[in-house]
Amino acid sequence: MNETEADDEVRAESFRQARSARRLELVEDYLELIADLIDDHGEARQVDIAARLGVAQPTVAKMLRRLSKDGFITQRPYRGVFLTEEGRAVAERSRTRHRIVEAFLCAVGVSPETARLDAEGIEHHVSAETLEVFERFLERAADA
Amino acid sequence: MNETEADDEVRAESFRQARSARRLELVEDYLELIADLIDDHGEARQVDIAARLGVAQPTVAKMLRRLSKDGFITQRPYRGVFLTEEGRAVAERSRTRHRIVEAFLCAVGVSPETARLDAEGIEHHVSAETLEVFERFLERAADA
DNA sequence: CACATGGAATAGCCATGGCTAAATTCAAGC
DNA sequence: GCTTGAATTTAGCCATGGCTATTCCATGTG
Repeated sequence: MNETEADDEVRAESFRQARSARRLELVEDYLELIADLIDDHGEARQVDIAARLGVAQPTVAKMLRRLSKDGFITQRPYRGVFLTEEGRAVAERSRTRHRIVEAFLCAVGVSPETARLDAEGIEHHVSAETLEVFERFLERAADA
Repeated sequence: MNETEADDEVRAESFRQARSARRLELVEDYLELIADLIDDHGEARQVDIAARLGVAQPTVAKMLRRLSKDGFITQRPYRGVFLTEEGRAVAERSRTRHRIVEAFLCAVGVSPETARLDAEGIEHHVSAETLEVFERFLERAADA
C-alpha cells in the first residue's frame, strides 16, 4: 500500500497549498486596497478600508494590528496606515496579478462584470506559471 | 459623495462574494472527495479522508458532523459516511467544475502538474458564466 | 477656548477549522 | 469467546476573522 500512501500524500499537498493560499488571501486583499487608497487619497483610513471590504471597522483594526506585527505596514495611533517596503511590494505584486487575471478572463470572453467578481477570488490561487501563461495569451490576443 | 459610497458598495460586493465562496470551499472539497472514495472503494472512512486532505482525523470528524447537520451526508456511528441526494448533487457539480477548470488550464498551456495544483484553489471561485466560457473554449480547442 | 462629531481603539462575544490526548467501540484473529 | 489493535468519538485547546457596544481622542467650529 506504499503506492496508495504516496498518492495520498501528493493529493494532500494540493489541499495544503490551497489552505495556505487561503491564509494569504486576506493579507493580499488588505495590502492591495491600502495601496489603492494611498495612491488615490494620499491616506488609508480604517473607515474607508472597512467600507470597501464590506466589514466593520473593528475588524479592520484587528487585521491592521496583524499586518503591523508581520511588518507589512506601520501605524501611528489615531493616524493613518503606511506601507512598509515589503508591504508595498506585496501590494504591487497582488495588483499586477489581479489586473492580469481580470484582463485574461475578459479576453477569453467573460463579461467585464463577472470578470471583476471572479478575479477577486481567483487571483489568489494563480501560480507564477499560470500567470505567465495568461500574460502570453493576452499578448497574443493583442497582436491579433 | 453619493457616487463614492455607491462605488464602495459595488467593490465591497466582490469581497463579500469571495468571502462566502471561501466558506463553501471546504464543504465542496469534502463532498467531492467523499464521492471519489465511495466510487473507488465503496466506502468513505474518516482516516482516508484525513489522509487525502492532509489533516488530522478528529478535524474530519468535526467537519462530518457539520455536513451531517446541513443535510449533505448521513452517518451511522462507527460506520461509514454516505452522501444524501443533495450531497451527491453538490459533489457532482464540484467534480465537473474541477475537471473543466483543470482541463482549461492545460488547454491554454499550463503544465498538467501546475494545472492540478491551481485548479484545486481556483475551482471554487469560478462562476457559472466563466465556467461556460471555459467549456466553449475547450470545445473549440478540440475542434481545431 | 470649549465642545461636538467622527474616526480609532478596546473589550468581549461567536463560529470556524485546525490540533492533541484520551476514552470508546468495533472487528479480526487466535 | 477473548483479546488486541485500529478506527471513531469525545473533550478541550488555540488562532483567525467576523460582530456589537463602548470608550477614547483629535480636530474643526462656534
